[in-house]
Amino acid sequence: MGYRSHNPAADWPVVAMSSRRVTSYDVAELAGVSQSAVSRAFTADASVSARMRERILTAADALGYRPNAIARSLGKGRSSLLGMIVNQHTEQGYVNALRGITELLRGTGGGALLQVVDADSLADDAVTALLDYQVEAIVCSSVLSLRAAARCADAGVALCLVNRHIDADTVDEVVSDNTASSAALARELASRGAVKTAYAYGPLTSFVSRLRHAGFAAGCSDAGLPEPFKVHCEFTYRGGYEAAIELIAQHPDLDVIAAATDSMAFGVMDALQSCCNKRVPEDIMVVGYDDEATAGFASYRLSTVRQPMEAMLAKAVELARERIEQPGLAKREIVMRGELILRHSTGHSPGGTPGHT
Amino acid sequence: MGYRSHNPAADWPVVAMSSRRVTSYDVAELAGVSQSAVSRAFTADASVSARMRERILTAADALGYRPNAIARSLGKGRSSLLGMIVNQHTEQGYVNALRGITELLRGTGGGALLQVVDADSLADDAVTALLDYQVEAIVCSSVLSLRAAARCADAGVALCLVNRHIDADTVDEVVSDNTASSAALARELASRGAVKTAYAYGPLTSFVSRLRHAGFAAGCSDAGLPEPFKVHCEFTYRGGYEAAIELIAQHPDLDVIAAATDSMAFGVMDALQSCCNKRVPEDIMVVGYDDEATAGFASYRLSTVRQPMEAMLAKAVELARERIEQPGLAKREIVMRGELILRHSTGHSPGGTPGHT
DNA sequence: ACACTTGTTGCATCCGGATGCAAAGCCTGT
DNA sequence: ACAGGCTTTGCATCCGGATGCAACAAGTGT
Repeated sequence: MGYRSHNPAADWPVVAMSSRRVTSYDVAELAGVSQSAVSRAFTADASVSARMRERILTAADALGYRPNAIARSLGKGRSSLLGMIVNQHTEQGYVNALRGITELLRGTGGGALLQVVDADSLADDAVTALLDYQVEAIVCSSVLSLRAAARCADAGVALCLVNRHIDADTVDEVVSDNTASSAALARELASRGAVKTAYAYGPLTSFVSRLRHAGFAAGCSDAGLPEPFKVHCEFTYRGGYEAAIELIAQHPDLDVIAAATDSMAFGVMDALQSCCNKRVPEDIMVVGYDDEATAGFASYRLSTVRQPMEAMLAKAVELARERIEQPGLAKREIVMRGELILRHSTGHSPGGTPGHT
Repeated sequence: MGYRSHNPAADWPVVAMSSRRVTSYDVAELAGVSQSAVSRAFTADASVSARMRERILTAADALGYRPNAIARSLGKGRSSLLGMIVNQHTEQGYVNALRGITELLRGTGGGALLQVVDADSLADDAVTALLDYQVEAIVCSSVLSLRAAARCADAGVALCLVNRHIDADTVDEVVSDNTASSAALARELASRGAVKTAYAYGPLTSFVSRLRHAGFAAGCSDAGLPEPFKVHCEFTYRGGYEAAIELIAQHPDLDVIAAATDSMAFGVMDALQSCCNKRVPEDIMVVGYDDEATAGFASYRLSTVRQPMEAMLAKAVELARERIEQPGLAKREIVMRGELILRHSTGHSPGGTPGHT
């Protein structure tokens, strides 16, 4: 029967081995109070006198007691667990951002139940797994079916998407200002003299690609430039590499290739240099989106847009929490301002040791 | 009181809104059986006839019932939750590997509770948070105190480190063969004519750096090369960049700079090219370790070592599970074979489109 | 000093399944 | 048809805290 050994003394040689977990009853006994008092001592704003709480806490850590979060969840009917669904091929920035989130949750005695799914296959199974654990909310950066969203709503579980979209009014969304930032990039390029531009769009189905492309096109139009040529390709280095070759073959005199993500932009830059005999930024400029770590490396110095990932995730958690309190809330779509990072790939001055900004 | 609304009809306008979660009792009633039967129908190898199970399952999904994993955990005394502690600045490969793990756990009705901690600050708080949720095991790729390890052991929670080390015999460890692979790199470099080598070691305290450096030095010695010069620096692009400048200033005629991680190696390469006027690989060769995505990009084509991350994590989970069954097990230190990836930075032929291998 | 409000504490019960045990059902052999 | 053995099912209870309610203590006003 697992860790609770059959024969009390047989298979664990020496040492007092606490054998049974310490429960609130043990603490209650030691402190000479009732179990409910112990429970209250560990609950934030419960009705306990300071004296009693102190006495209990003393007894508790004499025994090394910590409340069992599972039991607590059962009793409360809520788990203080946050479900998190992330895409396999998500940017590195995501993981860094998760540090902030898990720390935040840890502070409030909660945790994050993680599900990593492969690039945009439906995350429905992940949702099911999370609902089984009675998570209070789900933050998701993957594509989801309407059915899955409905199941969350039914279960009273708040759902918030990050950089994704779904036509369901029970689901909040947080996105970076993909459109505005991309437009700003386009205008910046125009101000540097660009005229003929092309856009390496990701897969047709990608939500962020659509926004970013639309923004870029709008920016071009603002600046009086012709509409950018568009090419679809995979969301990868490889995709960018091949897209660049194709684009240059068709339009040898392009001034700019913009890519929907940094990874694609790296592929574009490398293809331009090693296959197309073009120098960046002298012959052609390149921009990306995401500001991955590699974008700051001296070999690329890629101009791009940095999304406030940590703030976006924190906002998602906040929205989810609000929705837990008020399930009737109307859908909210929060747009968070990104930051243009202008580097050498658009002819901006290097400034300082690379790898920093 | 949260989602279970006070007044049954007031604040939720239309729709049947299941209001109360469906429990095994509801299913039992509909199917005309006892609650225990329902419980058994949802337990893998329980004593239920096929007919009854089917009848129950039918009733269950008529109601949209799914067992409450929290309640189940409480009853069983085990949560089927895996704790996972990862470092903030971990390689991207890690996240990809997590996909496999979360999928695996999902299959067995479990989940992964995630804690992301900042680079190697003690992960003790994370351990506490995980223990509160009665995780069955913890897989950790961060530094841990002996006290934390002891607390896991006391709680009967299996602990397994990945690419880290701790002097505790209740803790299993999985590492890639850092030493052997680094030695192989050194020999490969020697066979390419290298003689004067240098090693960019990470922080003094880093476990993997120690192994990798030791292996590299051993490889040099095997091949009859002098001992590599050693320099300490941060575990970052920046660290590698500065280390390279320093090394070249002191030893302008180096044949090789090896770095403990790919990120550092990227910094090294860029510094060599943009500050030291050295060509890679003609004037000097560079190797890294980890095979991050960027290593395959045309601008770097870095020779490196690929760790079988997914397999390592899977192994860690396996070890942990074994230890759950037999808490008395002796410490195990599993070394998993890595793969040398030889690219242009050591003068190997490019071959194929970049960004692939 | 007394009626009353506010603040503490314990008791009993609940959360939603899991499970030991005994009762009941079924099959086999004779 | 009946004893013996195995399987299926239900009952009661447990897991470890949370919480409504009543009892009780302390503090207030007159």
